[in-house]
Amino acid sequence: MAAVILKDGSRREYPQPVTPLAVARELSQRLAAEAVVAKVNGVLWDLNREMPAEAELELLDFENPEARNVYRHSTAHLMAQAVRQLYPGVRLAIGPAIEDGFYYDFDLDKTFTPEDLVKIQARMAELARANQQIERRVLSRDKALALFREQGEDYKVELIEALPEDAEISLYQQGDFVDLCAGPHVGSTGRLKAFKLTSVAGAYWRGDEHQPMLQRIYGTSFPKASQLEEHLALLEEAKKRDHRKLGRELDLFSLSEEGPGMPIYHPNGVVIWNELLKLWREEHGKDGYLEIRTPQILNKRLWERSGHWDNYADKMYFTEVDETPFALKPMNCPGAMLWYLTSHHSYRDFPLRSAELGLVHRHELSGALHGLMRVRAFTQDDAHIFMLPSQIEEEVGGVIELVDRLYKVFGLEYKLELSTKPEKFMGTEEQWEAATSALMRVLEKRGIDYKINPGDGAFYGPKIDFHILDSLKRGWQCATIQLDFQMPERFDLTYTGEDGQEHRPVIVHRVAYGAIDRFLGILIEHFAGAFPVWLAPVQVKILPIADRHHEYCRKLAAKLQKAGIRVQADLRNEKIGFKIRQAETEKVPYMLVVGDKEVEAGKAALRTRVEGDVGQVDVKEFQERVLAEIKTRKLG
RNA sequence: GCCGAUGUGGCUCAACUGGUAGAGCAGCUGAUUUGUAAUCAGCAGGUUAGGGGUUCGAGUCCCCUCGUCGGCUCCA
Repeated sequence: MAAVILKDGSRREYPQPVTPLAVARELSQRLAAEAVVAKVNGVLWDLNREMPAEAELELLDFENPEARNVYRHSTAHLMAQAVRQLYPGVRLAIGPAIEDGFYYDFDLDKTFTPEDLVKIQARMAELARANQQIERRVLSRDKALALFREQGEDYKVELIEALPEDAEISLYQQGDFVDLCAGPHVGSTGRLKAFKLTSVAGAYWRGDEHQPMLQRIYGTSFPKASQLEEHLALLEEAKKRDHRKLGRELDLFSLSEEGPGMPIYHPNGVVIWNELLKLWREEHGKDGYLEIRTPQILNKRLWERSGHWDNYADKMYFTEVDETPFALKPMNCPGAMLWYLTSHHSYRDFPLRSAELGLVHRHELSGALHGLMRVRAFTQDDAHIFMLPSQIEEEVGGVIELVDRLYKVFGLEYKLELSTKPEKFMGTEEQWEAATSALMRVLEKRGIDYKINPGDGAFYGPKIDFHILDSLKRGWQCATIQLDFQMPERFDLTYTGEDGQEHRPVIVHRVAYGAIDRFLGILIEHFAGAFPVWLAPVQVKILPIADRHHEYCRKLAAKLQKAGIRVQADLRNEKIGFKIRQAETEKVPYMLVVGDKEVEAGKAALRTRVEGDVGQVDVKEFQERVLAEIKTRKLG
């Protein structure tokens, strides 16, 4: 006897064990056709694998994220099967599903070319058409090891050896292809309909740069061709939002060969930059931050003292002045420590919030550079908060609120991560333990969702990071809050307590935007270059129809400019359609068209970026409207 | 840094298997005085990223350097 309980609570009984697929077929053909994988007693389960005697069954289709991963993972197997057939001698590593697709890592002497991808994809289509059954088998550890040793699959052997003693070792087979895999998978290769191999790239075995470099082929798959096409079209759209492309088109910034990773900001970019800082200073003023500025280069001995010399030297730039070694600052903290040391401090001063817009230089790996997102010279909106240990939770909470307040202005969504002790660290295990649990408490008390990112902390302390996605859904760290018990020791920072004794303060390092540069890159992609009025480099463009309207337009522009609006009059000898087209491509929020009718009426014809031509408006009213939008930092 | 791809005027691209660099846009000049996403004409602009090599001859082939793009985290 076998019993199956469906999601609606109904119970079905069978004389002997059944597969989820068999049950699905009884329920409806459509369900059977669309189900990708099952969930049996809460565990993902192959559709063609017999269920235990008492099974709570749920059938998942492609819309379900877990099922989608199974579908992509099965496509990765199909690709590996094709590669194995086409390139004998290839060794397989791993092939998981990822966001929006899958990959598989291969070790092969020959390097894959784009033509190879076409060939592989064609073979995959053949194998899918053959509709081979995908079957699960469980093997003993020894047998599994023997099997993969015999096949020369060194990576699989290594994977099995790394599995815990009691782990069940399962294999999946389709035709002549066997792979070590926890599963589950779709029932047969014919279920895989629309797939595309998108790129090939190098990847280290186990993500470790000391391990061999493998070739990773990326792809994606869907049950319907239309879904695949839609996805590819979406990617094309996303590329149009790329901040590197828009940065050039909107004349915001550039990068030169002479300064890799060191952006040059053009006047339009600096307008936005300054608006960001204006908002930043307003919000930090509300929270009582004191702004400081510290030097660009400082004596080597300072960096030895801070620990950067031992922990960060490979990313630093050096110079020598009067035979004395100096370093270009990669972080602002040591400078802030010097400021703290210039006077005595009392517990009454705490929390002492010092902020600094500091330009730092870090020699990032050349292959890691990416537009404004990863650069070698960037401005951090840094702050160092000196405080009593008892003030940690409240201060960290305050920073979280400040960041949230700032990001809301832009309508940005973010995710939080808690990064723990890295391999290279200063201090003791106990200090790290205390600091990490303090950060956890703050997050949990506020009921904030977060993910733990093991080993990604700074060398001086654990941190909470805010991640924002770019147009291609790549995550970038923006704000970060880092607890630090090390700098106070290193710099022998003290304050006088209530008891009249000297004590050690605690420091929180934090950035809100993160790097202004990266944040600007994020914003360009977030708004697709169509900035809200308060950020737009040019807020209003005045477009005369003919020369005889120039005088009126000049006066109008002067008036708006005097009111504090960034306005430009396009007095070139061009037709109105041409001027409008250009203003549209520049994504200017408002255009004022002026011809005979407007001059006579003393008005202007308004055209907006979102609504198009809206007809004549009263200039005074328009001015008030724009000023209000600027003041409230209206979105959209 | 590593793997792969790539690099032609400010931008987007062209130049058959090696045969002495072309176009559009932008720029400049002139004509046109224009009503909601490109008026017409002319002019100017590149030692093809840099260096070396092969060749009678290199943007095209080879080597080195530099830049750029994608990836190198998401653990069968």
